[in-house]
Amino acid sequence: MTDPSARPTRAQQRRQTEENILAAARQMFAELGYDRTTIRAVAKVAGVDAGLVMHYFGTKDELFSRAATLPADELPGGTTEQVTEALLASLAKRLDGEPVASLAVLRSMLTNTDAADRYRAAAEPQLSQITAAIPTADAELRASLLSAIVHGVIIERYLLRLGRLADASPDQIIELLRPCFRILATAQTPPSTSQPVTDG
Amino acid sequence: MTDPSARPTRAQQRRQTEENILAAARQMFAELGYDRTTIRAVAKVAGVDAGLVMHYFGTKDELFSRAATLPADELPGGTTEQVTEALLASLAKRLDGEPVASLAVLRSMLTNTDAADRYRAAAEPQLSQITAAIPTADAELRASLLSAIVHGVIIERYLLRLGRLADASPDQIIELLRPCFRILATAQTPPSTSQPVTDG
DNA sequence: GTCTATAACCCGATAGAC
DNA sequence: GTCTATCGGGTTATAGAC
Repeated sequence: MTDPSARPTRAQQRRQTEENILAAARQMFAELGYDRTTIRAVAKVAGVDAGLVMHYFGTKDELFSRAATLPADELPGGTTEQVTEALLASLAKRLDGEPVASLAVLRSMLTNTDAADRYRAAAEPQLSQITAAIPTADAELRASLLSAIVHGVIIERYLLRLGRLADASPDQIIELLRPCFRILATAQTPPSTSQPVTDG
Repeated sequence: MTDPSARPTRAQQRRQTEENILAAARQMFAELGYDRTTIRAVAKVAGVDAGLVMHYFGTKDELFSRAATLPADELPGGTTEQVTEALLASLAKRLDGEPVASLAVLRSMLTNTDAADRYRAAAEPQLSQITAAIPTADAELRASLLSAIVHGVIIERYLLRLGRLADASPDQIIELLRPCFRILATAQTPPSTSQPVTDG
């Protein structure tokens, strides 16, 4: 082999170029969503020609597919308590340092069916795990609510930038959410049974 | 006057046509989002010519603006308890039969800045009211979380159709959410330190 | 491997005939 | 008031030169 640091092989260079394109694509999909990011713009950001992007990925869908692959952030099974904490930890991780691939899918999923499918595919095993850890008959619905809360928080923090959610510390958010998650996951009745509040 | 039912005036007919166009636009914006709905398609659904849509509304943005006007769903101020219940009631209302204009904004807000602004404008007064009703120092963040939960639930129910959230009854969802909302709004410490869960 | 040129097809918006 | 034709722009994708 010749000196690998001075003269990268063709395969290495190709890999590097491909990675540059994917990074640029992830960034743009996350910022603009599927429809508004164009191959041309991605190519420009990556510093290559638009034709080359097509040459590597064939189609825009394929590029999105490769760029927006989610790292199946899986929860370990276990007790209700453990799963709840794992879910909170997973959220905390996503709350500091924007997960750009995740944002790409999130921003695209409302307009691109492929992104929606991808998101569903990534979310469903998590959903099952959470469901399995909840001991009530309506476990599925409770798990869905937990999922909805997680995604609602992420969307409002990163995509919509509404209220104080945009700049609050992850820890602060997690601490406020923990009791909610516990109640949803363990089906305990809240301490305020004395007040059913039928009145408006 | 001539018989009004048999021969509508010019103004009436114009109003009717305009309403048809707006209904078609609302429907398509809700289903496809801003980018993917085209003037041409709206015109076809409304049964008119594309040029006519331009003639009436001038620009696509203006059409969206007219179609996606939100009915400022306001909360009455009051005690923490009252505001919490009002927020739940507001959510319940949106959970059976979500108005199509609201869905149009929701689906468009991640790609169209105008939709995002519109949404923020509709959400912010609500946010302030909730904030005002929460007695803690981190009231703003708590209010933001409540808002995030509401929108997360709606997005997953109507736009993403994930899990059981899509077909659950509004009442069931509200009942599960009530304890969460109370904890977030009243800052009570959860009873979890002694682990009251029946089983692990 | 890289890039230029262009095909083929959409779009929003405009101008003008009837 | 309604529609046809078209302009000027964008896009993905393809074909081919270097």
